[in-house]
Amino acid sequence: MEAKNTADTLGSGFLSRMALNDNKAGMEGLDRDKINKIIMEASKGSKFYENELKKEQQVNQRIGRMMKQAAQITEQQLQSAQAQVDKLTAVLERGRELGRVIVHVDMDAFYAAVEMRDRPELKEKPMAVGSWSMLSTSNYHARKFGVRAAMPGFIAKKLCPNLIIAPLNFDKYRAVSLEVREIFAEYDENFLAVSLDEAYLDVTDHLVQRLSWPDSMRTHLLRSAGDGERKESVEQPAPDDLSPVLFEDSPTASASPCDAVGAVVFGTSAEEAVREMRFRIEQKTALTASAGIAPNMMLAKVCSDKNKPNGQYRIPAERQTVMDFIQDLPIRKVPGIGKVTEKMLSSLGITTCAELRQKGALLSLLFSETSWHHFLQISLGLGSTNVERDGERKSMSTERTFAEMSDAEEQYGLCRGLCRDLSQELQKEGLKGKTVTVKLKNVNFEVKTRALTLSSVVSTEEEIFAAAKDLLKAEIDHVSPHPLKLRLMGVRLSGFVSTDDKKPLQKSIIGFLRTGQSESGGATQHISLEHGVTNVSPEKSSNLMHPDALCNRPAANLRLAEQLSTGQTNQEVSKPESGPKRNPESFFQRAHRLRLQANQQEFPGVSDTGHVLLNPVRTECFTCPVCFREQESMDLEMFNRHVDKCLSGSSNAPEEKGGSVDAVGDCVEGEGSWQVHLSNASQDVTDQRKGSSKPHGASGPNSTHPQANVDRQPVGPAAPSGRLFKRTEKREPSLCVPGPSGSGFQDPSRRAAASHTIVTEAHGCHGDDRKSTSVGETPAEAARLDPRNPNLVCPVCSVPQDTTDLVVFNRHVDVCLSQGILQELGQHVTVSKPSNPSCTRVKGFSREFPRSDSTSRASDSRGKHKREGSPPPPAPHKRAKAVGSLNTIDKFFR
DNA sequence: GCGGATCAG
DNA sequence: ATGGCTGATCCGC
Repeated sequence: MEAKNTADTLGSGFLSRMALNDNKAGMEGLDRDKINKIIMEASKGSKFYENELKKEQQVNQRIGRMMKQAAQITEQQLQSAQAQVDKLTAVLERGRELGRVIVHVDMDAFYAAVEMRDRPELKEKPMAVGSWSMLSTSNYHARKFGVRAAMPGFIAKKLCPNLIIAPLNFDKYRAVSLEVREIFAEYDENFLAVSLDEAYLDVTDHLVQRLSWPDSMRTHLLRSAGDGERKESVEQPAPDDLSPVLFEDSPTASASPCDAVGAVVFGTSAEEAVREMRFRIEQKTALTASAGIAPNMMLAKVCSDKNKPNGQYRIPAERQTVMDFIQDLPIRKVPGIGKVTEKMLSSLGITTCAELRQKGALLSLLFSETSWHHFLQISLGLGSTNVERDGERKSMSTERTFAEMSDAEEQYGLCRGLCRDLSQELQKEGLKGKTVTVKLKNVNFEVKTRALTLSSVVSTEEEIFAAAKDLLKAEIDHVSPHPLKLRLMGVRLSGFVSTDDKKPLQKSIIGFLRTGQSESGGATQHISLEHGVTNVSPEKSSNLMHPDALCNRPAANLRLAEQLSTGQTNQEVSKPESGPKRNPESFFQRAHRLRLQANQQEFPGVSDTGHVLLNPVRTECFTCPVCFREQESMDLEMFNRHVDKCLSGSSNAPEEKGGSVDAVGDCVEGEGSWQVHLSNASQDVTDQRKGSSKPHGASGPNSTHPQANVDRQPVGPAAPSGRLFKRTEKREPSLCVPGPSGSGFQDPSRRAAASHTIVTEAHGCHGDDRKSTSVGETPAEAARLDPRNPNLVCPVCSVPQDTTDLVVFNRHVDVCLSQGILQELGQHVTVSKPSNPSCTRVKGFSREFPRSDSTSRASDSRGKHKREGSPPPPAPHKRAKAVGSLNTIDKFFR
């Protein structure tokens, strides 16, 4: 295929990755060439720039390979690919969901706006928030000069010598964010906060209720003029210096009748509701927000950008309107498509969504399945309608940049400090993980990561450092006698047990106590799964415990291909609620329903005012399902920790396992429990060799790999064979550095033995390793629940049950539990709204940069409108695009 | 499981 | 004075 390389659209010879990114709002109509020239002059010659250059060349080579591949595609291949694309298109089209009203709200230049609000002298001046080395955001004055987020302050100063750089005040932003979120909650109590200044809401239900509201409930007071003092209450202060960035089309202006007294009445439409929301935000915080209203998250996000700042845009829920909107939309505007993906697609002649659609067949031949599926969905204007946070966290890390550091001892010291920090944060969340990763960036900005997976979970400073130190040592040894010249070091822990065998129970308890929704498998299944199914690995059994499995859902990763082959449509799988009921109402569902009903009774005014009150200070009261003691004034994390303790038995019997302690200590200290780690000697050599900045070889093995169709569907001729040739593995199990004691195990068999010791020990704790892992119940608990034990004792009423039939027994427990729950309901009605957005966690060293804020519903289980068969989490093309943490693509397409 | 890369905020 | 931090995911080994 021809697909001319449309060169770079960013301008002559500029690094596309360095040049000004005018994607952001406020960048229209400025002198790009001049700005780029300044940026280049300030950058040229720097180590950073050299590295960017190198990276860009790698991207270019990648594009080169892709183009070469494209050139070999035959007409026939293209045709059959087109057929495939058409088929999938039809399926996706059938599953198109237009019934939800999704809103994306984005505060305008958030940090900068807050600073301007609080320091009026900054209002009319170009300013940015951040530091000399990095800016977080800038105000609109500064943007005219090309000053933008993620730009170092010293460069910005060259663009705009008068720029004022204000330091970050995270505490303040968090506080403001909280105020805003209180408003969000009134439109969707389960809103999804993606960062301090951004959120998604599903306002469908709100809009229905809103229809029956009297005007009075849609009326909001304008702040009266007067004292400059800003109050938290909705009324008072001055309208004129209200907002640091007061734009003409502020919600007030376009709102319906605005009587002279200072009250504004809003209508019942989606637009009016959102205008009202923005109005209230501005009244409350003196800051403006922009919003997008659309049938799905992807579109809503794009829309919120459309009339920014201080504007909103809606795409009506009609297929044709959506398609019209999408046509000319530059793909770069789509969340998840970054500069690399943009460049790759651009080289195929694709810059708009219409072109993306048009070249679907080609893309299906050039990109991975997940990638082209993702592209196809974008081009159809599809996205997730499920405003829901992803599951639990998968990793935690801390890293720090510093002045060049070459001294090994100093590096070890720093490493330990990082481990200490990380450990503290881990313990705050009660997390333990198995994989320790060290990240190093040398003074040339080259980044390396080295990981080690242990056989048991760790969380303490010493444990983590034991692994990190050796990873670091391996790198130091590698370049010796030269020193490692570092500018950044980081430590990450992943492989949390939470997702494996510890959390499932926790999760079901949380879900149960909170909403009960996704845990629809019910108590019965719960018990039988945990104790009846013995022949599964911990991993499998944990999968079973996953809500997806319990609900009998095809899970989020149902592949489109399967749908294709079964002819199943999204519609069918995505709305289990509307179809025939798969399961009778489970215990959890029932409990949830009852709780909701109780809720209504206790607060009959709720739906009348439409105001869901946030009670951040409410003390929640849970009953531990293990010890049955009521746990008061704890938050959920604490509660979970308590339950964990109870489950592990350590609550009443502090660990005194005798020998096991020694064994564990030994393994961790002496790395005996580590898996044998392969260090890629050859690769490292390649890395080091690049001293002679030869661009070509730098791309490594990739360039030697005819990586043609390896990961694609069997389309091309090369498909089945996979790689054409295979490098002989030169990797040696470099038996790592000795442990701290200097007596590291060198003998693999001994490692294995040690490792095994751990495992059996762990299992041995529970007497029966078949069921020990996923539940971790106390021996007493295990005995009680063991189906082979004729004397089943109800864990609720403690009365022995005269049956060995688990079904019968479970039914009894259900009854007992629901009685308990009903009593609970009488006392603590609102367990279901536990998330307190205020408890943002702060970690690491000095925090100067925007961080995703994982609070709001990190553990907020939310089951409404589950879409079951939606396409898999979309994905980037081969090693190209990817997804942001909190703003991951799959949110848009699940 | 590892390591490099991309993306988001 | 001089180019960040956190988390997630994908791809190819």
